[in-house]
Amino acid sequence: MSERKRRKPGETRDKLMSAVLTLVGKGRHFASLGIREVTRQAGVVPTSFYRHFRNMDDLGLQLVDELGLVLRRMMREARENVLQADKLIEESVGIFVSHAQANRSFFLFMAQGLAGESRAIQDGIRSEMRYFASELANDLRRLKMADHLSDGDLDMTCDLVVRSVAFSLTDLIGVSAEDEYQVEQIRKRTCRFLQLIFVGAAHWNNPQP
Amino acid sequence: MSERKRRKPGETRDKLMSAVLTLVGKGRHFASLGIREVTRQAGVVPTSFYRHFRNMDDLGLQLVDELGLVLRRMMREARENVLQADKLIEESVGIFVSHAQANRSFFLFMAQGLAGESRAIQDGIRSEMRYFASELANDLRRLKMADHLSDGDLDMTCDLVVRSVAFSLTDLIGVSAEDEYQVEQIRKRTCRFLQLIFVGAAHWNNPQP
DNA sequence: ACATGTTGTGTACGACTGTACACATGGACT
DNA sequence: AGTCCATGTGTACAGTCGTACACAACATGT
Repeated sequence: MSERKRRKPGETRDKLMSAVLTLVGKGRHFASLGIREVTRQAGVVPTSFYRHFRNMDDLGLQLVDELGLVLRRMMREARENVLQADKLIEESVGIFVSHAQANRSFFLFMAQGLAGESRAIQDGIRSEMRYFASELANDLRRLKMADHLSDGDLDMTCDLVVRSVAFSLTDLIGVSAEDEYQVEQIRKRTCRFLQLIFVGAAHWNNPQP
Repeated sequence: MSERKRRKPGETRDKLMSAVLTLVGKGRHFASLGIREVTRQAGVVPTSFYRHFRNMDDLGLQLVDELGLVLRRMMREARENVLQADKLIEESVGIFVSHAQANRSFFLFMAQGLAGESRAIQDGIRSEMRYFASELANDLRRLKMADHLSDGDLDMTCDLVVRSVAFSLTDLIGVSAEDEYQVEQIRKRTCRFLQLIFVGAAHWNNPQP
């Protein structure tokens, strides 16, 4: 058999996944979506769904995989653009926020999934976050920015950083994407959170003369 | 008209709210619950629902109010038990975790609501968290534990503390309530997060000689 | 004692749900 | 060429959904 899939490979499949993201972007919760509703949004007949997914959770899991790609793209861009260490936090948070805006539905789905009803999706998203945190730790190690921290302490710090940024997602949910002022407030606050955390990390274990 | 409600006041109402919590406790997501399902769980006929709530969101909002009471009870207990400042974090986190276990469904509902599909419920929960953070700031001020911080910086710190603790909820969701070891791990990690934040706050704005 | 308002029940209906099945299409293989 | 198989469609059905309506029970104010 061949490598290429036939026809337009996964055309309907993509339509279905996009349909879910569209609905989530409109404010719906993933857990409340039904097969018929999704296929209707995708402009496909309901039975087509089963050609690509066993059920909604299956589709959700494949969305998590795509989410992983989005996160990796974001990480790569961050690594390319963060040149000077003093603006590291501002740059990174800026990139995060702009990615969250550009892929709003994706990140909404991520925020929903963390406390969603499918255990598998929860685990998938948590796993993505752990990977993200460990990559961040590697970067900081490579930049020699945390030499005084043990591996475990650095991991914890990065975990906290990722969590804080992820929590900002629930803030971004609350404001319309066009409300520049509110978005800017969230951006600034997230920066301050990270600064506070890094000040803590800098003084960790050697609490001042 | 009288003060007392008639009969067993709000008997069915309570049964309906408990039913939602029961279903959420079983792993269901609030957004995926229907009126019929809830009334079935409560052992009531579907139409009874409308005697007490206009729709599911209305019920959710009233659950948020009750959640506020739970949080206040927890805060009071924390204030009574936290006597010595050096064990402050451990004590507080311990009380939080034990409350989260005792009212598992309530806190599950809270975690779900943060990224749920009802905007009103989102706002309600966020408002509870803000209140919680401001109370925490007041306590720290009263204990003279953050005199070097401006009001704004103290508020930010407490905001970050509350967020970090709230995020631990999504960890607690993932483990069965009986898995003592995992729960203990989460408790310890949350403590370390808070310690890191407080170290950061202690060195905030006077970054070492 | 009576009228009133609140709470719970039973029935009913139209819309929507998930999914099973038979069938059409067309590219990829021998 | 013929065959296979992944993909998409149409129809169908039993179950569930939200909710409207009429009625029963009963605590209350007069």
